Amino acid sequence: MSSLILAAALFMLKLDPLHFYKALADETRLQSLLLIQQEGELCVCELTTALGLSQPKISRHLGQLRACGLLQDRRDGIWVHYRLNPKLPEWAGKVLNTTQAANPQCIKTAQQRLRRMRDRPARASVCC
Amino acid sequence: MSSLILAAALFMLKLDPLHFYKALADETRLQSLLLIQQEGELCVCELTTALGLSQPKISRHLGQLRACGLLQDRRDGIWVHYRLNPKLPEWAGKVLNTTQAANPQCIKTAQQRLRRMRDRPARASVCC
DNA sequence: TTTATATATACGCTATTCCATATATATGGA
DNA sequence: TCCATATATATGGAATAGCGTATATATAAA
Repeated sequence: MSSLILAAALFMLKLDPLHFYKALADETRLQSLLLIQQEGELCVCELTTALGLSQPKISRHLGQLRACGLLQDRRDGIWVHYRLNPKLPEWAGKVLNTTQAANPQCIKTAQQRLRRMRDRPARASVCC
Repeated sequence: MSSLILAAALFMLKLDPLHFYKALADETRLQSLLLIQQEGELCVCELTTALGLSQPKISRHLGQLRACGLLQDRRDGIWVHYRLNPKLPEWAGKVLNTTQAANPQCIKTAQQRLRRMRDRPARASVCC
């Protein structure tokens, strides 16, 4: 039983470096990924506010990131929350971490906007 | 104090993550970078053979990588050798290393072709 | 100088990517 | 049911990127 769960949890996403870097090669997607990585989980409206971009634009790029396996989505009522796919290969997560650690300015403004944002959807239910 | 900042500016390439990942988001460029990273230095004809691509195609992509600061070139007679820019930020080198370590299959075939290649330009002079 | 080899670039075309706008879908509340 | 909010998608056009071919440039040797 626990070995099955362990096996499922350890099953990794097959991720070709080329497609991974194509996913990172767009400002909207790169900032979204770094921001989601830092915040743990964000919904479309939070990213729209944080990055100052239109809702369809954000949604389209998040859809791409989900399609290639980098993100996972979770619907909670009217909100759809995105987080990093837990099956993301270790090397890919390492690349994101390294990038963010050395380039905090990439999402600095977005993080500030996020903190100032009002009426953010509650996310406490995730923990329970 | 300011001299330290100046020194850092002189020895470190300013590299925006977005442009870095755009450079990696092409199969020819990604393989060239990983191969050059592994081999230390390669000339255009070696990359042409190793990757099985046309000379203008290789040359064009190497030119882009040099233009954005990822590669450095060195002419030795009729050959032009490319290597990673020593001023490459640490995080970028780390990303390349992580990628290659976890995905050796990316350049496996190219490395084999390289080892079988005849009449490769001598590179001993570099060391002396 | 002529020839040969290695590399770089220019040109025209194709393919891909990104976007704004409009619209569709999903959910929850009145 | 109707309405409001959040999100997703479809469409057509604009911008970008990549390619093959041909040609230009650089170097070395005959």
